[in-house]
Amino acid sequence: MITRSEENYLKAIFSVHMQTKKNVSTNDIANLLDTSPASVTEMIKKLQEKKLVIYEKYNGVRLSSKGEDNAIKTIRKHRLWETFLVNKLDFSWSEVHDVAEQLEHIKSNKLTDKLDHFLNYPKFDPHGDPIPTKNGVFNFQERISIFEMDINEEGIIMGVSLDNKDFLDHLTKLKISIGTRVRVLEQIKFDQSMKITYDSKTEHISKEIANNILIKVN
Amino acid sequence: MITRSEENYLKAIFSVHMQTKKNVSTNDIANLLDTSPASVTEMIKKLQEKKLVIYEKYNGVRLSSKGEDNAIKTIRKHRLWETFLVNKLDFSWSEVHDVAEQLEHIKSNKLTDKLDHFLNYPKFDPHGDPIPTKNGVFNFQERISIFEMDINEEGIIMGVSLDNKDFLDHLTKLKISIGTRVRVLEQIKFDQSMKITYDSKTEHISKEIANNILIKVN
DNA sequence: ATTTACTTTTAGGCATTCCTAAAAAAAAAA
DNA sequence: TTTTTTTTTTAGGAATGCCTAAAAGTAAAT
Repeated sequence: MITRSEENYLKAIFSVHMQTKKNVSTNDIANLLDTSPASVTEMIKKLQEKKLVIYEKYNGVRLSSKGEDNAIKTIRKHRLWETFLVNKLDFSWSEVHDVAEQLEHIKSNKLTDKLDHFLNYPKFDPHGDPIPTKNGVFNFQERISIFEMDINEEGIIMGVSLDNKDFLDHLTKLKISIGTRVRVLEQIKFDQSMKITYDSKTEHISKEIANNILIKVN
Repeated sequence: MITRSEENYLKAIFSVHMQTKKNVSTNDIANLLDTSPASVTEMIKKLQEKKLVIYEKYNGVRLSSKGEDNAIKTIRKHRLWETFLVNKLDFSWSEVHDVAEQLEHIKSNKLTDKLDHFLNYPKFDPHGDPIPTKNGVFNFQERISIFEMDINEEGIIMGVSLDNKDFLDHLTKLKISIGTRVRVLEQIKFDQSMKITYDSKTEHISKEIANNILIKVN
């Protein structure tokens, strides 16, 4: 039996490894999970005994195949629940995170698969992140941030890279959502903010905003 | 913050009190929750400190108003989730219990209320038990078991009084479900089993079965 | 190359929730 | 009413998952 806490550690390790492609450091995990490094070391040892991670003192951890399977399952559940909350229960995308953090730990393969079916096997969640299939396969879609786009380049918004309520609420106010077609008009040299156009209107967005909105590449 | 374990104790106390209408004994709770009486005493003390129960040594517990509110909320969530699992995800009524036991502890009033709305404010769950409203009001429906019916009396099945997989699976096999109209043909004196008719067929059911199927009274 | 800074681990504690065994109290039986 | 049985509580302990402070190890800077 894998506990809720263990699942959170596995998810954190998976997520950091995804970005860095290196062994994950104790500190990184502690920061992400908002715990002390000491607690992380302790938990890593427990995960190692359960063969969920590969670990060498002072050298970071990585997930074993078993640990990765579990992390992907948790991510699958999280994203399916987020999809359910937004598509069926009419939550806004800024509200779903905390509830999905709880729902992702419900233990029932049958539930997960029936939910998947009920939602019509969605490939992406409300933030544009891929939902792994039952077999752990991700549908990756190459994406870049608006910040990286060239002047006059056009793209369709496919997701965000920050799951923060204030950020998402701001996007909602701007009526920016997944599927919106945007074009970059101008980049202001002074603060690197950007002028963009979408839905026949023009808006000015900061570097931070531009950095966290992702568009499809191809 | 009320923990998951505390919620289970409150629910257990509520449920025993419902049947006995007396202060609930340490042993009853221990049996229901499958823990030791010692653990129960310990937990009751904690619940008392939190003003969730009223307790006097060697004299059983009862819920405070705060504790009852919480128990009812948990029951509401449990029954809403069971309804969701059966009506939306196509679970059978014998499969939902364990999953609903997990889902009932998800903390989010918004989620509960949106789920309620999504399910169209159901008054009864798949086992025929009333779902309390947001304000804690139950829609009781007076029911008696088939065992208590007279010969030739007719009734509509409204629920069951046993949430056991084997029992429910058996009912499914007999094609007995909520809404089925039954009539009692005969009661066999020897073993108190009963001959009943429904959906233009005749079946023979044991005393135990008859005891746990409930029909509407009026 | 040695000092300084940072990261990681160890050591020792604390809260939660469970346990068993033994003591105390209450209820039932003789 | 006294004895026996049952129930409840207390005492002491274990696993989980967190903490702080101190020690050990690694990396960076002088």
